[in-house]
Amino acid sequence: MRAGLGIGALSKRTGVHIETIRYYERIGLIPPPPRTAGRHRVYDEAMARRLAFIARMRALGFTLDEVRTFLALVDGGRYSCAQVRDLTLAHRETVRRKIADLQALEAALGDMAAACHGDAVPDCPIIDRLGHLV
Amino acid sequence: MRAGLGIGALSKRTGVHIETIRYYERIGLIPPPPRTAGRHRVYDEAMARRLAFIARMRALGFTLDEVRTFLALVDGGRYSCAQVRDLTLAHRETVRRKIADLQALEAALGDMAAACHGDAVPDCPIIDRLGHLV
DNA sequence: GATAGGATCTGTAGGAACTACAGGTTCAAG
DNA sequence: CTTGAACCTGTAGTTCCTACAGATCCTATC
Repeated sequence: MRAGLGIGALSKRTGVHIETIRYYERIGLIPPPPRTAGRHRVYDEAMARRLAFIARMRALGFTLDEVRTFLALVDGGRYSCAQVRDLTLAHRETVRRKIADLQALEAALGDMAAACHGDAVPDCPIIDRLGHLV
Repeated sequence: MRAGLGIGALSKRTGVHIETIRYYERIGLIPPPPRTAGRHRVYDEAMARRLAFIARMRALGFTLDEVRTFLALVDGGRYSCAQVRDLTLAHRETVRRKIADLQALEAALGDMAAACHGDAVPDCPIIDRLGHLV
């Protein structure tokens, strides 16, 4: 494995399991990479970054279909400029809502940790902060 | 269905599918509610809020096991004060990382939308911003 | 070159987290 | 009472991984 990364190295670099990488290739989320004569996959740094991006987006709660739309933005050639603008603004709203929720959660956790300096466990306000209804 | 919510109403209130609510009950994430004589589930407002919280945490990328630990904080009586403190601080770090990633994504999307005012679709920097390796 | 052990292959099966459906019962409005 | 919507239980299917088996490839060491 000379001039690139094998799948195991890629897995370590990105935190994505080997089987998951192969799954992503199978469902078309990442392109099939070049192979050695022995059929081993060879990945480059750009692919490592792409995969790290995918992993992050998943950890942030975006579905694979949502990740696909983000990747389509990156890959280009698919949307007009107006569509890109609409798409990014819509996604941005989703992102802002997630940020707001996480900030509420962080504040609640911080409050709770700060209140926890004696023997009495304080009430945890996270449902008050994040259990509001639609 | 008089003095509470049926499962359909709860589903509408929280955005969680009926089958998902029943699934959550089956796996012990939410307690079984009281029933009518006809076996219909009856939920109260506290349960609606709990479920909305769960839905939000899932949308933010937390696994059900992570949600369980949060709920254990809420339900109390399970951890000492020191454990609560350790747990909330550890969770808070996770939350902060998610916030940072989302803020990077939001900024990238905002930049892209702002750059998209002509015919030429700009390059999308989201992988540059979120594809950094571990 | 031979060997050994780790890395990787393909394909299949299973787990987690839902999601849908079927056949039946309950509920509430007219 | 009737009707149609809401709900029940149980089973099966989908999505997104995750694990495993049997085989091949790769690389380091002798």
